[in-house]
Amino acid sequence: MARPIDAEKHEARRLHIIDAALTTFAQYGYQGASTAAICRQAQISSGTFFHYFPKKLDVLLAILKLGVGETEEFGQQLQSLSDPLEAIEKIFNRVITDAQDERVPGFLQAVAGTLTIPEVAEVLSADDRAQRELLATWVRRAVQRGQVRTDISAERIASWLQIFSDGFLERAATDSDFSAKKEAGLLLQTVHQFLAIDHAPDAS
Amino acid sequence: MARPIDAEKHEARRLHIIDAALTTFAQYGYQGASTAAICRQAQISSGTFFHYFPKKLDVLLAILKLGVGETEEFGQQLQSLSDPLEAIEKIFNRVITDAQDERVPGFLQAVAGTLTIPEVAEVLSADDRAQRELLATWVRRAVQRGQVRTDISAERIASWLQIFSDGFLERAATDSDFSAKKEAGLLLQTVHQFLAIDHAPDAS
Amino acid sequence: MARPIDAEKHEARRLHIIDAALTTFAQYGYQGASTAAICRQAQISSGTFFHYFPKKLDVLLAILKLGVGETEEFGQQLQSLSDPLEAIEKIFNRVITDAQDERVPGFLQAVAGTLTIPEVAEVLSADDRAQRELLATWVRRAVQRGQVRTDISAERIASWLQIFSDGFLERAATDSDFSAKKEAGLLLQTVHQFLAIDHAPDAS
Amino acid sequence: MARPIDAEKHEARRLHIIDAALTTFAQYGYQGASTAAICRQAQISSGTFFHYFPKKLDVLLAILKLGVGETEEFGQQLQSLSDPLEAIEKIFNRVITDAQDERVPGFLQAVAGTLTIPEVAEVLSADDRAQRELLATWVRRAVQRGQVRTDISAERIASWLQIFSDGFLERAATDSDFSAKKEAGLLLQTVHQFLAIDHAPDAS
DNA sequence: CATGAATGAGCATTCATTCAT
DNA sequence: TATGAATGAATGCTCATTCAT
Repeated sequence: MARPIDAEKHEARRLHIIDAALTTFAQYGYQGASTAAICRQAQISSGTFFHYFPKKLDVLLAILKLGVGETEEFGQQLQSLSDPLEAIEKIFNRVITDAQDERVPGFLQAVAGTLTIPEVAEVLSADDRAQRELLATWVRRAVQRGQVRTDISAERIASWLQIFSDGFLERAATDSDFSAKKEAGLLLQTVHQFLAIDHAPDAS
Repeated sequence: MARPIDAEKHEARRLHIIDAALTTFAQYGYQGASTAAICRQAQISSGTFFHYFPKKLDVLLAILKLGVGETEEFGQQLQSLSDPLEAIEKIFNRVITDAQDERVPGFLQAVAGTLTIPEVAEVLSADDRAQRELLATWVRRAVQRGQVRTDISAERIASWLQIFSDGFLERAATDSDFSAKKEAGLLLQTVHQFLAIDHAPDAS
Repeated sequence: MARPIDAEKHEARRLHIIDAALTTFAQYGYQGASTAAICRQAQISSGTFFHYFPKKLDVLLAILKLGVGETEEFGQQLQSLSDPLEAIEKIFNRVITDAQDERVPGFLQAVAGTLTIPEVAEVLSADDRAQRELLATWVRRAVQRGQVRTDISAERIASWLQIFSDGFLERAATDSDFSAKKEAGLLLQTVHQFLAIDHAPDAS
Repeated sequence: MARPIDAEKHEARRLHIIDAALTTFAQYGYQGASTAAICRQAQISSGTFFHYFPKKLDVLLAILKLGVGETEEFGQQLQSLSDPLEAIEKIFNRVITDAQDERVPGFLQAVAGTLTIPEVAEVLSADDRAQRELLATWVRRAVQRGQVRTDISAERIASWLQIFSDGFLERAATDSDFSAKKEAGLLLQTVHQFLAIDHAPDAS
């Protein structure tokens, strides 16, 4: 049976459209990107587009879910590590890599404009929670090992690590003079310092 | 002629529309907010709307410029201060206040979706630069007084302070469990720590 | 205030669009008539069309409701009559007039194709019921006067009168050789005969 | 070669699709029934559908022609009868049976919406003429036997018999309270009365 | 012969913007 | 100056039909 090949073809084309959509969204924003523009980018007809994604929103959700999947997979890969601080550093290295990618910042901004759509908000908040939980898991392990501060909860720490990564990504997207590569070291250093044990006990 | 009064009326109505637009943008995003919805919110006719703002984009730009103006004014007010660290703290207190405002997060996300529009990008990057310059100015003064680290340039420090404030605002917008009020102290503490003099000299 | 004039203008234009839609539906059927074709017929822009009728279906419903209203009004006018048989004859004279109208048959066929739309089905079945009730009312009065048969209920008689009128209209629509004018007399005669008292008592 | 078997298979499948189409048209109307819906109903692929019927319209025409064929065959069967009135009664019994069938009313309405299509109009008017001619033939024979009225021509009588049958079918389709079974007797009675000899000679 | 992915013309509908009153 | 009816370009989406496998 040639079914496996067909299914592969289908998936390949699906990913091709997703890729074109990602590019187009990054360039024009979600609403600003017409389905016609995506089709042009993907070199397909409108019929084909809607054959794969019945609604325009569906491509956006597919992209987001792909991201969620990647994050999950990445989280799995980390499980083999023994040193919590190493895991956290790997997580931030991933942030640094993303910040250097051409399309990521543009896409993130495009997505920001769609948070009023319930389905998008749902997926993104789930993703946000998952990322925080991933961080919190490793922070908790680090706490057990006495590697990090204990004056605030692991969950709060995770939240703050998100502040650093989000802020870093946003800066990379906003300020063309900001070099994610050059600032990478300072990001890791800031994270380490935030995690460090010797914090004054008066942080409310 | 009662011109002064007319001008006042005109300005008042203009601000009224801007306010309605801000609310509507925060709720539906820029593209998602139809001019009709803004008119409804402002209780005016479409004719009136376009009398004050020939293009829909013009209201958005007006809002942004208003923000720029406020930032400038705020910067002026700080000039009377003598302690640079106090000025920086005041700047972050403003961030904390913004983060607690209902409409700010929604509007910021709405704006993020419009960065592909050149005019918006221009205004926002100008604003971004102005804010960074404001921070850099006070950091430089703090440097002169020997109050802050000198291993990295004042400009880089300013950039990083923006990372903290942007990340903080974004977290407040994204995570409904995140309390800007409760985390305020930690923000100031993190800023102080980042500014502190005793940093390892190996930050590239 | 020029308001009354405005309202009049509005209503006039509304009717103008309804008229154009009726013509277009009669010619191409409901689904076959594009909104563009209706706009062309009405000499208006698509924007104007949707300003008056948010959905294409709304014009169709408006036409149908207009018909219902006319039927009601017609029923009111009959109330002044004293002779039930005269009223019934007037009702059938109206059928005969409709059957001779150019657009009625075409529109009726167009409508037939839309009965799968719940809203249309609802309006039409309400209209059908109203017409039957109108007939039944007069038949009942005729029964009280001993003018018509009593072997079957007034309601059944009304149903059968509808069979005659529907069949007559359909024939006029279907067969171009059928002259509603020439057959008018035979319709009234058939109706009278159906109503006549001397019917065999074995009609189940 | 197994050609005969293949041809049979082909015809069987053709009829299977026709049946599915009839069901789907009756449910959604002609335009409302997508070819995809017909394929689903018939459990075939779109490719197969268009292999048998190059155009969607072709299935509709096939159904109609099938109906015409059945009518012709039915007409042939009647030829063996000797009593014209019996033949006419058989014709109306067929109408009564149709009126009780689930799908007939729905399909008739579906068809009504397609009369603007020339090819459909042609087939249907041919069918209509054939049915009238069938009736007229038997009426003429009845006239020769002195069984029916002669004040109006056999052709006019046939037309009126169509009015009764069409009206009856339409009522069955329109009014869910109308029982074709219960009203069957009254239909035959009405027909007989219409055919009866003792009509006033003034019917123009 | 059977399949279903691909196509693209066509359609209903939205919405920023204009302009007569 | 304020209004809101009118405009029409632009868009998301449907669906009959084709054709390579």
